[in-house]
Amino acid sequence: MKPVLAPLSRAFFNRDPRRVSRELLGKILVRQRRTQTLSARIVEVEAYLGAGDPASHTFSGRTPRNAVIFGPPGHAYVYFIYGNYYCLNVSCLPDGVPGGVLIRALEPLTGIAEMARLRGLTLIGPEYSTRDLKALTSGPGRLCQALAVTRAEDNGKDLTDPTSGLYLGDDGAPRPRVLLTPRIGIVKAADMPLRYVIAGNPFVSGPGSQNKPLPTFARRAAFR
DNA sequence: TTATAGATTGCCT
DNA sequence: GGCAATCTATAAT
Repeated sequence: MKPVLAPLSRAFFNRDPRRVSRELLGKILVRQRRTQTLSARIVEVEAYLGAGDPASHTFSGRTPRNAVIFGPPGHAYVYFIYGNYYCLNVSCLPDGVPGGVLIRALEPLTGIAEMARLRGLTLIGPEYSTRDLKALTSGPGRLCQALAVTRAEDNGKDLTDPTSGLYLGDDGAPRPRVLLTPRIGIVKAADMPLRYVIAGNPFVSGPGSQNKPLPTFARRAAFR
């Protein structure tokens, strides 16, 4: 079966996580299920650097859990958090060098009814409100539920391979305007501006106060 | 072997 | 706006 979208290349991910973060905005995450295709546009991500980033899971070295982040670029690092949720990252940089991007929010495109079912919600279609769609994929734990992403099933998957059932593609949408903010939900390095959102997009997570522009000096440091 | 903190969410007041 | 739920990788003992 031919992929609907052109997959992103290995080279795309073989770069600094900050660059990958910025360029991932607007791209499409595709989940191929038995009978249908779930897809959604990436509207919010966070960069996690290796050494030098205390908030990164790789900060204190390689462990069995974070091995994927140390591996080759373009692979899925899925971890379990707070006893309830999974979070999905993409590995960046060459084999042996840590660094990745956490996918934090999506805009649902296709397979919306199935996403709702996976989230345990009932949506009344065929027209969906922005509010309903937000409840599906606005947040790293939510989007993993909506796309049935689990550690057992998806950790280590090659996200440049359309036949893997989970991959990242480009639909040719124009590059969006990008907003930078501090990352969400962390204690260490809480002020580093490494969260990237599509400016003004209604599907990003968090209250509006977390989605305001940073001063230019902070942006210079974060844009690579 | 035991303790602890956590890249979250949803329900409560 | 506050906080409990719930599990596990990793650190500490």
